[in-house]
Amino acid sequence: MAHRQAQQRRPSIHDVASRAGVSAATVSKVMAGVATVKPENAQRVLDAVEHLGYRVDPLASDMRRAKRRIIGAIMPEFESEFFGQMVSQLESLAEQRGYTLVAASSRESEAREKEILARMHDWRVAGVVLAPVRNEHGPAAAFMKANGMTGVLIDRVLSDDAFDTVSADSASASAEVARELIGKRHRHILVIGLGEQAATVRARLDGFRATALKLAPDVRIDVVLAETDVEPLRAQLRDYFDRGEGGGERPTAVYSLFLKGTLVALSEFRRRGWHCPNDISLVGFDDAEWMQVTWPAIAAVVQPVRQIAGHAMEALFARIEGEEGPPTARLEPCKVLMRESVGSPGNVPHSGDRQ
Amino acid sequence: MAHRQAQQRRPSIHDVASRAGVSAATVSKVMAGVATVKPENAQRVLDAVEHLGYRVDPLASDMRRAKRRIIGAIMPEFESEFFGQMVSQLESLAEQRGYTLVAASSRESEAREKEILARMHDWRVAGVVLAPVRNEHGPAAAFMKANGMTGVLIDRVLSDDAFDTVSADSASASAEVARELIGKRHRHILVIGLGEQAATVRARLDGFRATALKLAPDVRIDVVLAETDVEPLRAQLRDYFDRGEGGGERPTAVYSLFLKGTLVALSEFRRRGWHCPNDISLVGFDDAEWMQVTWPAIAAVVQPVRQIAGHAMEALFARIEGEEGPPTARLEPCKVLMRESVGSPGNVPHSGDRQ
DNA sequence: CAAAACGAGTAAATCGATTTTTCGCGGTTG
DNA sequence: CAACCGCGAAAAATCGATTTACTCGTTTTG
Repeated sequence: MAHRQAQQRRPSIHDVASRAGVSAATVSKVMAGVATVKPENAQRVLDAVEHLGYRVDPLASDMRRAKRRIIGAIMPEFESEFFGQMVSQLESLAEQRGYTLVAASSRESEAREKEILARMHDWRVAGVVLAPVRNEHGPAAAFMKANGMTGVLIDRVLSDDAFDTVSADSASASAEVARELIGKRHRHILVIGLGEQAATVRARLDGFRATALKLAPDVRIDVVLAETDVEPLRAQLRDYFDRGEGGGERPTAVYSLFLKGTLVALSEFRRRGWHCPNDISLVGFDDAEWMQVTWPAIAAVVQPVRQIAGHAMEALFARIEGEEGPPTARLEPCKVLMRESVGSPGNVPHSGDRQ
Repeated sequence: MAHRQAQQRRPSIHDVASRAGVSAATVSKVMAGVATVKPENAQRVLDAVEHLGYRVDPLASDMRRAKRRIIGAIMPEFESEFFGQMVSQLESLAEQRGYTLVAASSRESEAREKEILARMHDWRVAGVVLAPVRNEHGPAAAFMKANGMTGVLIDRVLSDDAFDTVSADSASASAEVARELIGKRHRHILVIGLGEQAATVRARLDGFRATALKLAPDVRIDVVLAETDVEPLRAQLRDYFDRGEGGGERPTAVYSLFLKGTLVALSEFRRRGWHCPNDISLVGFDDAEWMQVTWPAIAAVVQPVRQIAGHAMEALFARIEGEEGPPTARLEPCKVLMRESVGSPGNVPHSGDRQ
């Protein structure tokens, strides 16, 4: 038919063996770089490999070993810069060690998270990098534990008694944000966040509050938190500002603990005609490329994606290679970029106060 | 040791078989839902499966078939909303059909693209969704052709003689942008873009130019294009504005053909203190979540990610299941969201003209 | 000089399924 | 009554590698 040479079967190790006049076992050894092969035979094998265009079938190759050279990665979503970069990093690190990364998105659902994990267990992955939807106590981590899987937890975790964890040092970064805001004389600050149950949210909130109160005991910190979804948060925030939150007063700064919260805050400011930093200041956890090109540029906490990915993979491969010992909990330092969205209150009269 | 019940081997099909008192072949049939099994035996197998917690090993299961139930996806990057959503969609569609999606990022490199493809060929994937870095004529598509792989090309492609293609209808969307800008009395428009070689860039440029010239033959359209990298584009754009581009005149609107171009344009506007839409209007191809919360909200062409992913998978699975016939080339309609960054020129005196 | 050690290679078992082939058996049929 | 069918199940082959166990020379050693 129309197919010329394309369709025929790929050469297997036996094809190479017979062409080189040796056994399949010898070919396998040559491919694995084992030294105990006569140079002459090795050359014949190499020639045959070259001529036939032979490449090892990773799936067949993995069949016989208990742990396959596959790493699973489970992220809450793929749409944000943070997790996009994370997957990209993890992929390249896995690849460097000859592993294939299979990434899946739990779409912010713990049920899906567990399903995916079960599927990865079916695949007999060598290890899993799990960025849990909420925290280290979800059903997914329990499943991993129950089935003796090796894995690392990242991002929305603090520490665990079974797995190594790697995440951004939320508390310290939040403390620095507090120092900056207090230093700029903010004394009424609203903190908003998504994912009440996320391990990191509490760390960020507590880190912020502790430092703020230490530096300025008279500071007023309001908190608006919503569980998983953005829309409730938007509604709560709107309500908060509508109420004037305690007699005409309005916070002079907002600290958002999550990227989506920053977007919600911005859109609420828009709706009310408030401008940063004159009417209100804004800092968000999680940086994004666009934040430096808008006017004003949005201040943000930059998470060290490369470090998190790097240390996660390091820990994971150490465990895969059999390292024992109690699980470690790593916190990677963040960078706080104070951009134009943060100013000092009272420098300029509020605009947009009417409406 | 410390390991309780976790470590022991997973049950295999033989474990189930012996517990149910049947052969492995029978178990396989029950799992596959084949009807020719005595109900009583089927029940015994099901019980054993239940009791042992048996699950089919997809890797072993795929061993014997020529095409494995794996779909490969190759994207230029994972960091942007567009490709993030794309991967997410593709994953969920593959999963629905019982396939596993293995996604890889070519990081905007054609060389890597081909390497990844070779690796996917090693895995004997059933099909590939390739979003090429440049266009359908790259080495990756050639590799697929040469090796008789089945696949679909998406995004930066128009049509191909070997593979089905699915992409956004860049030309029509650009035509609509042209209608909008001309309608708002813009007569000097700058078009900027990245990836001169990308199939879609030409379509977007031509679609825009043709319609603009038809509606207003006197319109002046300047073009600043750069190859792969953002920085050269930034430099070229800066240079373009510095030169005043032909005697003090400055375009009244900028149309960016790519997301990164929109960011570059915005940052250049910032640098010069120009504000949208008073000083200059801006429309970008590719929407992003942040574009509606900034002030001004950025006008953008929204690509139909779900449709592209959906039709790509549809076409791919049709081919996997053996559908013959000439390759199809699909163009999915976009939506153009005209936001505040676009206005009419001359309504308001330019600000920031000094400097 | 016989025995042990070693080097290089192969045949066969293995991984965990699927698929093809074969088999046994009760029931028809010529 | 022997040949034939058809069904359900088991046995065996298969997929493409890796790994173990074993063989056959050759070399070292006691």
